[in-house]
Amino acid sequence: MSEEKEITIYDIARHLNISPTTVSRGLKDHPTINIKTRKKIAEAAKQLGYRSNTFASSLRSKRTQTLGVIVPRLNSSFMSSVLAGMENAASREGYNLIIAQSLEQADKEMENVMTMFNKRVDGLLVSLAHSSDVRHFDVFFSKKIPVIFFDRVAPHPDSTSIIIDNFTAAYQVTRHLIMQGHKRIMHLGGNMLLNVYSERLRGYKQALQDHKLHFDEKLVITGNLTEECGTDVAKQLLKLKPKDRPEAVCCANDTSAVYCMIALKNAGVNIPEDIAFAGFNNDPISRVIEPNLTTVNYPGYNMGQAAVTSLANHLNGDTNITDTNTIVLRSELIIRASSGKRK
Amino acid sequence: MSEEKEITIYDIARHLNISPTTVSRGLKDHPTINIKTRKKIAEAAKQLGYRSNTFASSLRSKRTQTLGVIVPRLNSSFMSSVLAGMENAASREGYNLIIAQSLEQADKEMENVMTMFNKRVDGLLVSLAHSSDVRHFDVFFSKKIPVIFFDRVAPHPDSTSIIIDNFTAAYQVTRHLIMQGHKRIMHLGGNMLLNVYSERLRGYKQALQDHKLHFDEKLVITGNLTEECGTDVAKQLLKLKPKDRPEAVCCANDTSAVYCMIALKNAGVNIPEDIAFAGFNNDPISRVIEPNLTTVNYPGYNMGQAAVTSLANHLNGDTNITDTNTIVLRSELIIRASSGKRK
DNA sequence: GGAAAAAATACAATCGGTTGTATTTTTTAT
DNA sequence: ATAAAAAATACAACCGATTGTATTTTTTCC
Repeated sequence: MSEEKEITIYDIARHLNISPTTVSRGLKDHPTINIKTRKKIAEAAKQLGYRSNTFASSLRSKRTQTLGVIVPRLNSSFMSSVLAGMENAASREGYNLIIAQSLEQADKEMENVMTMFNKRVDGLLVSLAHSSDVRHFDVFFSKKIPVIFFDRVAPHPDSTSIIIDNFTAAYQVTRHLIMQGHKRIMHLGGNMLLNVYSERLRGYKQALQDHKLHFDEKLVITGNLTEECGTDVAKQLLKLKPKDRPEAVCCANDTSAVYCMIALKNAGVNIPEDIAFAGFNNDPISRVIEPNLTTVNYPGYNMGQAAVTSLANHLNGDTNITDTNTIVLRSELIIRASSGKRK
Repeated sequence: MSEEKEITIYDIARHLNISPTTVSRGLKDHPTINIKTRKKIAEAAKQLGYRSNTFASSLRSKRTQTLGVIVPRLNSSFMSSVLAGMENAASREGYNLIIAQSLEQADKEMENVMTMFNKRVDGLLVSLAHSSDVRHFDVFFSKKIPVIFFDRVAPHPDSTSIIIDNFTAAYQVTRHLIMQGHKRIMHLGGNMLLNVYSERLRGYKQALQDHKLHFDEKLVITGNLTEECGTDVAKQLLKLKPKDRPEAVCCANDTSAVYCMIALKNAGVNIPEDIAFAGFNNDPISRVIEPNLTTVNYPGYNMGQAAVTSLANHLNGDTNITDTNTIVLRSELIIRASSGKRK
């Protein structure tokens, strides 16, 4: 092979006997450069095997064409859809993604924020570890680097949030269960400091209230919504006498719902005849469990795309994101067998 | 807020009345700089709110502390585990990840390769779209930038592959099915140009041969292993008279196995009594389907960690990866109900 | 105490594009 | 044909850290 030394715009300039400035501008189709010259430059660049040096470029232009992504966990079905959507939009818009996970830990998140800051990302996309405190993003805000929160968001005057209407979604789920004839409905929720879970609880409550059903605090359980969490809840339910058990369980995600169902089924409980179930997310497992799980379709891929697209538009100056407070994506209730009528 | 202008090493130098060189070396604990001076520099840096400019640094040092990752698809359970493992190791080793997906398309992969190349990643981690041709990685090889293939790999003298022993794993699955009394065993495989699927087919064949079972070409189906693919195979099986159906199906992933099972169950076929099943990957859905799916545990998280760790060690000069041809991770057969004995 | 060795610091070039402004070339209008 | 306007190109400073070498300061040792 040849290709030992890197080709720079200076090499191209010398080769064509023009100035590096013209080459630089020519390569990015600057209008003041004659079309013919641009063509010559492009050809020479290809012929010599030129590749642009993004550092030199970023050093001067102060833009990196890179977006930072910080998420609680990478390995969930939902998050992988989000990332796929993000990657798709980013690649279309000419951006790269740097991805890091906070593992739900605030200090890890803070560290990630600083790394992204030092890497000079052009913008940041975040699903929060804890939404209570977002002061560690101030380094971004004070430098006017745009930050978009998605899914797990926190209100902040300088950032945009991309969410679904968790309140309404949970309201619809609960109302559906009520319509099916269930009265004592349990809510299995997550960390109530996170908007997604507190909103879902609120929707649940509101639905009960609107249908004149008593809200019983004992019927609200919060957990980490993992597989174990679902199994534990099942154990608790099994401890109760059948008649004391809730008639339906409205879970804040599919994982906990599914593993709770599995444990109950193994103990001989019939779903939905003895206890009905509903979940959240439309995870693949919701269509494998028997009976199939009623759930809320959570458009992860679209959310990822929307987040990146908004950010890119803002960075390109097409729209100003600071005017946009919140983008709410459409979600929908998917009714399946698990929420069937009571026997 | 204050923080309008960026602080550089020149500002620190001026502030302490020393040279920028000393600041630069001091900041990275260069041994020729007096300990006391280093301390002073660190303090001044903190006080002034200095953040290093990675471009300026990379421009000169020609290292980016960034690794490129190219995968066929981001949104699969397996890949999200891999990424989680990669992110974990990368963050530990002080590297960032730039992630892109090829969507199984060779041209998209080529494009990604060039982007990564231009972004000057220090190394590349790739699971291939098609393993037939890897010439588009030559830009990396000729510049001696390390490339690691994982999962979907292609042999190349200048790169390391990280895989599991697909041959043996498939052999064990097939042998297990044989031991359970199944004789006519179907193999549902993927694109045979990819090492993972061709090796699995090979393992299947070898197991048949070692147990004196006839290999029937008609019992090998290849598809894209998606949900639809599984459903389609079920339809084909249902067209056959029950006695003509295979006694077991050995699938190259869990998704196709599970959706095939679902379709058969809906048609009244009993699993495993009428047809037994085995999959590959240990996807979450394999533990939700009833009966639970016998499968091969595919250590995605470990694979991701191993890939990044090897690459980082190589880049740090701790080990030389070019000596390592292949790293084989342990996988294991997980026996569940779907592969039960024949009635 | 002074020369030699070692340690610490400084100089200055460099990495490769970008960009405001100046200069040259070409086109337009009179 | 020539002045004015427009288009195209070139100059030169700059972005901020790194690094080989030179210089200064400190330490060591006879």
